[in-house]
Amino acid sequence: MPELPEVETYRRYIESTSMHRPIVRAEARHPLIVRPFQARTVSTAVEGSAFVRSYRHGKNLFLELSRGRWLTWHFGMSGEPVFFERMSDEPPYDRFLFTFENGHLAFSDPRMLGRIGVTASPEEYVRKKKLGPDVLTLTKADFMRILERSRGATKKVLMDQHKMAGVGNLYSDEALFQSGIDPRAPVQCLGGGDMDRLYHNVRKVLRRSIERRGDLSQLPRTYLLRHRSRGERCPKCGGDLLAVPLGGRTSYFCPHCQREGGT
DNA sequence: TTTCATGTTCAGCA
DNA sequence: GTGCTGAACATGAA
Repeated sequence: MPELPEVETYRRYIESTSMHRPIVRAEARHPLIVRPFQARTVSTAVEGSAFVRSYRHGKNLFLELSRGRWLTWHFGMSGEPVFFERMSDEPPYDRFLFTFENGHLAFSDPRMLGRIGVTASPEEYVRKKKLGPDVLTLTKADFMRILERSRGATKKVLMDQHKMAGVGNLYSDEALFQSGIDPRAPVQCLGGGDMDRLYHNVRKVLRRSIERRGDLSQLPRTYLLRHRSRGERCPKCGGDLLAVPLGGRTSYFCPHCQREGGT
């Protein structure tokens, strides 16, 4: 489930369940989940510590360890953290398991596209991965500068984690829908008004989803996200939605309400 | 059986 | 360096 709002929701979940508890064991239940680290490297760094602080940058979660260093956590496409007390309640697809004195925190991830690792600091990780600034920290001037320096389809710019971090396939579709911009529109064709609306709508959509704890079913029915499947209709005009491939992902949009060009 | 999926990364090419 | 396409990763659900 993880774009920025989901990861922020996971961060808060971990804050409320798993902080300041001594970690007696940290084990990769599947070796791939810590790649390219060795399972033992991660376990050694984590065991005997406790999570003392959390931080999120884009879709990445960081947990500071009491003995130093930080745990890095990316949720891939299907990962989520699950806190539970008895091992009989262990979730399916448990790929990494933290064991506290009273309770456990599992990384459940069916597709195993997520990763857990360690780093000296979040800044170090962000620098190595060449991530852009977290999208919610951007000022309008920052945002416009990024768009002005980019080329190609607007949606691809929004989703490029090197330019700005946190927006994925679903929320970029939503922000573009609410802004009346075709996802394929060349970013260089956007006018100032387009960029202004886009900036505000990206923030609005992410914030509202965080308020709803990343539960898409709790978003308004006027949102495209609630109708994002083949054969559904535009919540604004009732017309047929279009699904087109863009950058290897499927984009949903309304060809009537979303235009290619400027305002 | 086939297709698709809220993500990232890399190779190959222009 | 920028950008694009396609594939790979690994697995479940429709």
